[in-house]
Amino acid sequence: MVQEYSGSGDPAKSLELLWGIQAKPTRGPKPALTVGRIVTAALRIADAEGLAAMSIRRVADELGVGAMTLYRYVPGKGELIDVMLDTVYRELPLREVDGDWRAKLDEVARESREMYLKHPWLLQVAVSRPPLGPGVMAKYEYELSAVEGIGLTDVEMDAAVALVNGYVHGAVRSAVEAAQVIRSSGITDKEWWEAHEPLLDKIGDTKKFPLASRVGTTVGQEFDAPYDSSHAFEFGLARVLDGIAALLKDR
Amino acid sequence: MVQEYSGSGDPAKSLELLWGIQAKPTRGPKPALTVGRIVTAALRIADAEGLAAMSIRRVADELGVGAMTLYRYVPGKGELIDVMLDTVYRELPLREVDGDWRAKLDEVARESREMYLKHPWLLQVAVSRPPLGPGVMAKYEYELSAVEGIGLTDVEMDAAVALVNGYVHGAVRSAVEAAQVIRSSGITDKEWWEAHEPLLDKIGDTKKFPLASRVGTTVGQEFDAPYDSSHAFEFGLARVLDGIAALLKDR
DNA sequence: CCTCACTGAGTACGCTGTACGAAGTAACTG
DNA sequence: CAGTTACTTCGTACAGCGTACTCAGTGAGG
Repeated sequence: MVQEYSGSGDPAKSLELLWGIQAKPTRGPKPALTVGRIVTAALRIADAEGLAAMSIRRVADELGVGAMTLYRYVPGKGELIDVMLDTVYRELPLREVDGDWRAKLDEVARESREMYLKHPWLLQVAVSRPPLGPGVMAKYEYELSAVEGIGLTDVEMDAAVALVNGYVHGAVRSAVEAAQVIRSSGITDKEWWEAHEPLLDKIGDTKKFPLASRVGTTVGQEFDAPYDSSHAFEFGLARVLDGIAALLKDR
Repeated sequence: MVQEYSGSGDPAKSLELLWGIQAKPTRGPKPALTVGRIVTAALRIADAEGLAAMSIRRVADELGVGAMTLYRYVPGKGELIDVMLDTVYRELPLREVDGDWRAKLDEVARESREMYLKHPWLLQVAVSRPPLGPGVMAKYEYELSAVEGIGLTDVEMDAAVALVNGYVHGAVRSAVEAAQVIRSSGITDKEWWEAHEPLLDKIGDTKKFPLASRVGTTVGQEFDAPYDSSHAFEFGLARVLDGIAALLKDR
């Protein structure tokens, strides 16, 4: 399936939605729903069953209303995802950390990681032009504050933050998807490699691709061992932060 | 939309498909198609119109056959994407670079970037358990060869390669998506920010989120300027490689 | 009380992946 | 040679999707 695009609708409508600026109607019957209730239901489904299960009809069922009713509150599915995303962002702790930029960026990465683990469907949402809701803005502000005043230009600050975010996104995605594949197929990585070793051998795997088969086997075994998956995360994060540190040292 | 998952079908069937191991039938009419022709057509559609446009019916139309005909050659859409992916990987130059690990990893990143720019739909394919076709294996082997023998453990080698790949994936995705949004909406980042400045001001943007609005504005202007988009890529890549360099230095 | 903005939701359209089964083709067997 | 049988193509169908359109019912303002 293709990625779900956030912000595919009218940006102005999205912003109104995100900031809760809606001219309240005076006439007519009281609305039975609120955007908040819809978002809560949608989040519950997405958290539990993934983004694919979160269809408009499904959310409507959950709320005991007709499918088309949701369109009275939300312009479309894209905008609903926008609000879901901003809502999740708004619930981040954004803890203030005493220490240097490195300690702060570390916390930024850690909070993002927790968020993705809690809401794995976020990994499937493409945030090209992020919905500038209060949650997204607050998160961005928090991230930038970690690298403010350490000698980077504005563009570099954005790039550094993007670098960390990109790393976390990629790292968590690998881990989550590996876990999901194991859960859905009931086959661990090791078992999978072992099952296909005969075929791969016949192809000439170990001869043509000596490094790939050596490293692949090692990594596969490592991953299946009762293994603290945050090890790999820490390793990569340290490298990313080292890279930023090296840049600062040059100045 | 949700991400398209590769390799959702029977792994054994996928492998047979990827390596072209198919027991040829003797009886019955000659097949009108080949897997190769199907993949070529699918790639043409995906490259030109994105992964969302690449439906089974669309590919079948392109080939002038009924939709269900494709299922005689390919178990399902997931496996088709597997083969598409491996095919693209197989076309990578994988240039041998004279120089140290850094020069080699640089080339690895550059080739990946070119690949993503040429086949943007790859950014939407989730490669959790990569289809171990010849292309994927060759690429992995090539990547590992860049960091072989420089003092990393097998697991670290894999992590280093994953780090670079993850960075490239994230960086190119941001750039491509930004460009796609501009093309589809006809609005540049700058125009978008300017259009919503009044609303954001009313909300108290600049007061509540001083860093975000300052940096956001700067970055927006920078991006719209006739700007070599590889600048940002180079910056981030340099940071990633610096990080790996720092690890090697500690040893 | 009437008006009319507003809400809820049934129906329908075009799209998706793919299971099933019927019909046609060509090579092997008797 | 005919008969069998493996194999191909593909029309039909099903369950699901997002959402446009339409219309009946509601309830506050004039």
